[in-house]
Amino acid sequence: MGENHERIIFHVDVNSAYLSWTAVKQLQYGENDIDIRLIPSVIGGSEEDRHGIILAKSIPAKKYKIQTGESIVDALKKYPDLKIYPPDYSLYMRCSNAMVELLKEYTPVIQRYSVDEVFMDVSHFKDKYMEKAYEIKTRIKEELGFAVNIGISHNKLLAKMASDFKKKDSVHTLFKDEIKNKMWPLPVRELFMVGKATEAKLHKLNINTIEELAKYKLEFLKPIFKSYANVIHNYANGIENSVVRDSNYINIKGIGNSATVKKDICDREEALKTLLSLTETATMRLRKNNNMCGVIAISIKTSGFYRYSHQKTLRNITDSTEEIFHEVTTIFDEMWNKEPIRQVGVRFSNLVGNEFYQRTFFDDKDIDKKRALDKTIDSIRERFGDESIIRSVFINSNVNPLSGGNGEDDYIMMSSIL
DNA sequence: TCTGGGGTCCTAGGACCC
DNA sequence: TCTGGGGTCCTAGGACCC
Repeated sequence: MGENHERIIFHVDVNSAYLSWTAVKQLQYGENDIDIRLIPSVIGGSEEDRHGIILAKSIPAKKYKIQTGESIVDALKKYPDLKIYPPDYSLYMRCSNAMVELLKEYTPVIQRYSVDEVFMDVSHFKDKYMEKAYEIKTRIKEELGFAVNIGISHNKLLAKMASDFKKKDSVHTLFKDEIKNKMWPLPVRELFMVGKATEAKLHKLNINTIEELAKYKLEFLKPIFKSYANVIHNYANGIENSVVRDSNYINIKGIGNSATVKKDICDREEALKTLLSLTETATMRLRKNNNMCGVIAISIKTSGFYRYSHQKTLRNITDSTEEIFHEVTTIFDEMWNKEPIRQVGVRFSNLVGNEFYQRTFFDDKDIDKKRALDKTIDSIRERFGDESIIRSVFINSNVNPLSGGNGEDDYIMMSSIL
């Protein structure tokens, strides 16, 4: 660990990713004669489906204080002529993949942190890191058509903070000796892991900048922030030493699906249909991942935006759609307070590999049958499309038989931890 | 037509065991 | 008939990230 300070880490961050990628496609296919990156524009969900939030904004839109995550209605109040375009997730995945392929030419040590963020350990660049960074940035722009920021430092945290600096389409460094000038003057909210709630608590202590947090006595933070005190205090001082993890070897901790419904759900049957469709896609992903789960959780968001959740630890791990849905039904019946439902979700956790199970229970007739059925259905859907086999309850029903991402070409993402 | 969806981790409190 | 303490597992909720 002693030579950690000699690492060179890049954090590559696509500028306004969704918006840039949509812009590139529009220009390529002549769908739009203007470049939406140059006008006040956003990528936003469909208001009709109650997904009406801003997912990405152009730099001109930012000038009108339009923020990611706010409702489209609110954004339009700030700038009524705002142009709104729908997201195209499969396009985004292809753009992300193309970028990663390009980056792999420079190092195999790559961690996909999200669809538009990548960490690279490029210690082997030695003192040539600057020219390499410019080369990468230029190539992405010329070959793929979009702009990125590259943050450079000796650890992931500082590299990430650097790529976040104001100037876009740029290479930024943030080495230890630059912390004081480049990072400490920033509002404390800009520090990675300081969100809304933590910011409010820090303000109460009269901590407003990252520098003030860095210099605050750790002992005084501990009673308020518990173990979190160490994390944010270290981060404020630029201390962080996690390795760039090859995304292929990160094991996922949970798999889930949730969906906001077009109209509030008020009856049990409809809620269960929605839960079944979410369960179908999530269990398919579970099996595709060769996992079984030990815990099943359901979450509900009411029309009044109140959220609650219940979970259950299973006696036996499983990956069977039928078994899991049976538990889902039980949990739902135990928890639902009859309030209209805006969003429901299922999540499976305590994942374990299925190799052991396959060996041990191969001769249990009942389990064997269920697993064989799931396997057959999965492979039919794989070959003939997801809609080729659907459950009869969905016929003549307006509930989508398979909702949520079905894991096609998905990749592992670890948000909120480096 | 106001507020998406997919993750991870931490904490507090209760149950249960020794 | 007074009333310990530690460990582990489980649950619900909250905080953070993109």
